[in-house]
Amino acid sequence: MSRQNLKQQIYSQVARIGKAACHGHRLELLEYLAQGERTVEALAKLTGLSVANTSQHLRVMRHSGLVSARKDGLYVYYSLAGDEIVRLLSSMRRLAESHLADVGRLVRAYLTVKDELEPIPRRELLERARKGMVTVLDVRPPEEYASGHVPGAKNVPLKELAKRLKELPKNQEVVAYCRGPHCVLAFDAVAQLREKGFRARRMQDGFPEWREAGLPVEKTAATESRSGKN
Amino acid sequence: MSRQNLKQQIYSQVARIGKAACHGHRLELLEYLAQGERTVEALAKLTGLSVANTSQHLRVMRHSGLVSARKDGLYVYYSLAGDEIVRLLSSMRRLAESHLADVGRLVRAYLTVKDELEPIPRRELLERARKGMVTVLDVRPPEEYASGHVPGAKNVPLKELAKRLKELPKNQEVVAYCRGPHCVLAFDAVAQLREKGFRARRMQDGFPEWREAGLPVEKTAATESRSGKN
DNA sequence: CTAGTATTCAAATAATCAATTGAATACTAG
DNA sequence: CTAGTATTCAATTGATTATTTGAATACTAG
Repeated sequence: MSRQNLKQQIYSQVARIGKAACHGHRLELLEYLAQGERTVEALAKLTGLSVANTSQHLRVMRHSGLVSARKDGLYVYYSLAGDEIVRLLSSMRRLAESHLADVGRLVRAYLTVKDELEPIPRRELLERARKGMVTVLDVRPPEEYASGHVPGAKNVPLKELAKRLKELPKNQEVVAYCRGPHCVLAFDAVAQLREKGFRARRMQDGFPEWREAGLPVEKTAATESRSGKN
Repeated sequence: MSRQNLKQQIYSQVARIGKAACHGHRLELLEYLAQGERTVEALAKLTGLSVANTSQHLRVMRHSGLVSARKDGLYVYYSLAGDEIVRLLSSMRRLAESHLADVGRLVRAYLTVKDELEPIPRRELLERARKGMVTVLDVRPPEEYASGHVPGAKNVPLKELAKRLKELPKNQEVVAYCRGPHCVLAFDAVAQLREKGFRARRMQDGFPEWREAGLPVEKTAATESRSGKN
């Protein structure tokens, strides 16, 4: 085997990693998988893709080794194949944010003021939450909350937020988080809350990054991990 | 703009970063750019692509913000748009190595024994080089050496290695490096040297990573940075 | 100005990839 | 076993992307 061939083979192998992450839908899937394992159907529903299409995308990512699958009964549960992948995704996001002017603008599209919307760093949040100084708000769907959340966080899915405002304190800061730096759930929540006169901020990044950082995670005990439909 | 639209727009923007790195040729170009700025023609020659094709690939990476260009006289000099990109590339390589069994195998295809070929960490090399305990060998072409190298490193391009063996000490360890963890130059050099009875090892990764790690870099004074052909 | 060079562009073709469809597989429950 | 469900596969279509070609642009040197 010639040196030139070897080189090209290596590059195209490494490019397979890139290929797994060069499509919007696949990125979205990866982001959901960063939160825990999911079935094909669940992922299809979350992303709005057809089941077959979802399956195809998962297939290519599986061949690139980014995603692993385990079959249990009727369902195939997919998950990320390692923590390194979360780091790759963060790296891509950071690059996108700094190099593509559009992204930052899009992310802030909903928000009026930027000043007070600076996210609160994870460590700082952890300390202040321990002292009972803030209310931590998890705005993801209950299943995601159940499979792991920031200790002491209250789960109010975004959809229910409007109805459940009275459960939240007006005299204390509320810190919302969701799936990651580009997940719009927390942005929305903060926007809604601020509109209603609450003192609200976002947490830095989201839950996958929190777990990745090695910070404590709380789980709801009897997780119904094989719920039929969500 | 709906929430769903916003989300998809963000994902597809981030995917643009992935797209810049999901093609073998582009990865190769990025790797060369990690060593310093290059003209289109130089890159085309290095990669074996046509000039037009190289230009096209550079164009898409430029639009993704990974690569920047500066025109000086007749030439356009391309370079990486930031250090974060070196990190992204490392991340991809690490993933490829751990998740794609093929890559590790390919990289080691030339090598007989693995044991004594463990690379020497950068920090360790720096210390031992300062004490004069090792000979550091840069096996890249002279132009790359000139634009920056490990302090005290001796430049012997791989092609000339066989002829210039007498310049190297037999009683001292020789540590070779080249462009990065998957660059085969250093592998080849080590294999050749060991065959001739030298004590040779590779340095961890390569020069771009050395610089990225913030370690000292030496430059040849009067760099002829606008050399016509290389 | 002209000749020469580096790069880019535009258009065309070749190659690859995404998404859909309908059938096939693999499993569970009865 | 049969009926039902989740997932995958194979084949097709449509869309995007890679590469080549030849011409256009932008610059330098004389």
